[in-house]
Amino acid sequence: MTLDPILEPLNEAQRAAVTAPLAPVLVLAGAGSGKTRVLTHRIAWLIQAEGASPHSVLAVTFTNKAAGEMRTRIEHLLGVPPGQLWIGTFHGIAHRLLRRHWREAGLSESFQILDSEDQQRLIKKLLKAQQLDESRWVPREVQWFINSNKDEGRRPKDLKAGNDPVRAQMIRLYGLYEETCERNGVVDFAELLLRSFELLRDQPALLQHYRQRFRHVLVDEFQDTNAIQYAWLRLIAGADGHPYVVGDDDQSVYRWRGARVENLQQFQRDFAGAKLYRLEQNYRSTGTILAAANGLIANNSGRLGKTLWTSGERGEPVRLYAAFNERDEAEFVTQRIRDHVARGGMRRDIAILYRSNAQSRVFEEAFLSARIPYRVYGGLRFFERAEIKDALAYLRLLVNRRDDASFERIVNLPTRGIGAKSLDTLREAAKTAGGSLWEAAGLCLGAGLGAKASAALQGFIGLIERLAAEVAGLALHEQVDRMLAVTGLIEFHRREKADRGEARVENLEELVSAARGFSADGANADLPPLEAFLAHAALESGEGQADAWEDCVQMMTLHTAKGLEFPIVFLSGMEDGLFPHQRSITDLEGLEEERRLCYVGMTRAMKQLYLTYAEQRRLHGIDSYSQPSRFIKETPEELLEEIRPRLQVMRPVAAGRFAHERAFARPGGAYAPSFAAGRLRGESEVPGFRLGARVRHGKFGEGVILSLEGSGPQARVQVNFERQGTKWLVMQYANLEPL
DNA sequence: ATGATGATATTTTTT
DNA sequence: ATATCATCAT
Repeated sequence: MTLDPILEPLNEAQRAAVTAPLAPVLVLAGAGSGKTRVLTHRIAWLIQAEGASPHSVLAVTFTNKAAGEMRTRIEHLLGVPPGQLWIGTFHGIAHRLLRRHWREAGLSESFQILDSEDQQRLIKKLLKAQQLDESRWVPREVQWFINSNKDEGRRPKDLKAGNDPVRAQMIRLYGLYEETCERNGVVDFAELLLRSFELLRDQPALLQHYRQRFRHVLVDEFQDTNAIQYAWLRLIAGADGHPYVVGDDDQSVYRWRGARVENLQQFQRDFAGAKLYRLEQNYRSTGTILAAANGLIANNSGRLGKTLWTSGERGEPVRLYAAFNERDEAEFVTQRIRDHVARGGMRRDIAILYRSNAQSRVFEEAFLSARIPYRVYGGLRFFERAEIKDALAYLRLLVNRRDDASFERIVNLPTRGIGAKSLDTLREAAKTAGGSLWEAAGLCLGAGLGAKASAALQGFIGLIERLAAEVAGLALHEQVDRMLAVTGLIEFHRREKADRGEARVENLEELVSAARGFSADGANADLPPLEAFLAHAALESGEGQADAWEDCVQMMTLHTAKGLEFPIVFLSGMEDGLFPHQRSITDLEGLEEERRLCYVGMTRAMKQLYLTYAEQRRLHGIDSYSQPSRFIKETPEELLEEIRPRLQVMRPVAAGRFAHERAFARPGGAYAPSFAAGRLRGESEVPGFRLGARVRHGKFGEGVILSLEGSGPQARVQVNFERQGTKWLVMQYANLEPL
């Protein structure tokens, strides 16, 4: 057997990493250095050169997309589908283990998976039942408390409140939440991981079995692992195992959701003799783009260290555009897209990247009026749509009557006269009986409920029972189809307001198609089709839904862009406060993560990279000025080329060659807008005070007016004071003196 | 049960 | 500016 197809396409560093001896291995793979290639070729090499059985390989990723891509590429390399090879997401693999060993894991056989929305609903219910004020006990925060503790491997019993009553309450809620999940037979995402960790930890025989089986464990995007994922890896690999992990500390951008870059260093400590390989040759970007990215990321501290290089050409300079405002910014991008398309370029080669989703709107408006097709990534996915989740709730109730969350979701949808007070009675009965709502419903039928409510509830129970009977034995898609018809969901949405309702009916029909096309993959193969489908719906939110492959400009957040590449990239909104984001600017860790995000953004570009910012931006309805992003200043100047606005209205304020230099040159961070304030729309009419005007305040000293809101004495001004920073003041009380 | 009203927040996202 | 959400009135 020849190894040529496996080793021949690799460069030296890649080949070294792929053929590394069977010891713990850490591959530091820079952006565009062939990370996935190394991972897939390593697996092929293990099988073909080391004689490893596919049965002994476990490859873990973070997203379904990455897992799918890896599977395809391995198939391609080996020429056969490696059936017994386990490739999946952390959650997918954990789920697979829990399904196999539900009894040992202390779960019910038909346990269902809660997505984060389900989880939040459940928490809200819990808070209400506890009669806690939602403004004091914010569901989101409770959810965060529970999830981050699970992510760190902590159960309620592991937590100490100390003298903190708030914390004590949180711990109590965490415990109550766990009990509720237990009763309802549901498991949230974090629970999948923690539970499967505990399963292996507490069942030595099982652990032994899987350790022996999975001699080769590989992890993708290792810098994104959280504590429990890493603990799980250590457990399954064993102290003297040889896990193979690939990651890039410079692309760690998920600290805020529990990822621990430190795991990279920790890995080297925990696995003695771990070999480190660096992949630094980049096959994606021009030399200039790489130099810009390298220059930027060099500002971070505590890096493992890595410098990307290319044998390709230097390419064009990084272009910088200083827009007047966000509409001008969008106009500029629009014009560049037009030029590109006019020269025969494809729209799909262009990506607009931004820090936060709200920024897409202005671009969308501009593209709409310029008739440029675009596609916005992110937002609601198929299985997250309300009407789909309603339908799934019915299906889940068929599978597991104890699923209270699903019960509550659809008991009165379409409306069948089971209102809030009937539900209260049910909840009360369920609580005293210590059972599910479904059981309580049976008890309440005669006693506790009025005749009318009883009849309605009887109708619902009958509906579910009839449906269950009717649907048993049907093909999956027919089950879904019958459910939609019998429950009246389709009819319900047909009668909605035309536009909304129509889309929902279409989505429900799409759900039937999804069911028709569904075949359980390895992980779910042993489950009944409906249960496999439900697990699939929960774990795969449905990104890969077939979309018309029209030639579109691609729009997405920087986070979403990670792992992708585009010939032309626009990094928009390069302003301090927006990017880096205001909320990350204060602490070093946060700022460095933003910088990595910028690094990720820059390294998405293959040929051309544009940085754009707006001097004035309307955000949340108010206009404000901001400084150009510090990341612009951190990019080596000789790589940048500023594009002058079409209208030469810039007033030379300082001698700087670039607009942003001018801005930085001003003391106190304040600067005068370099254009006539009168040109601006929406300027407030406060006599004597204009945007950019200098003012003096009795207490705060001198500053520059950044924005004006309203008029008359109630008007408010935002002033950037040289000593005190930016403040909002009410004209009536501020006693500002124009200078 | 549906729609109007007002309060509130508003970084990033996968599973 | 705008979206979401709870509350209240119809």
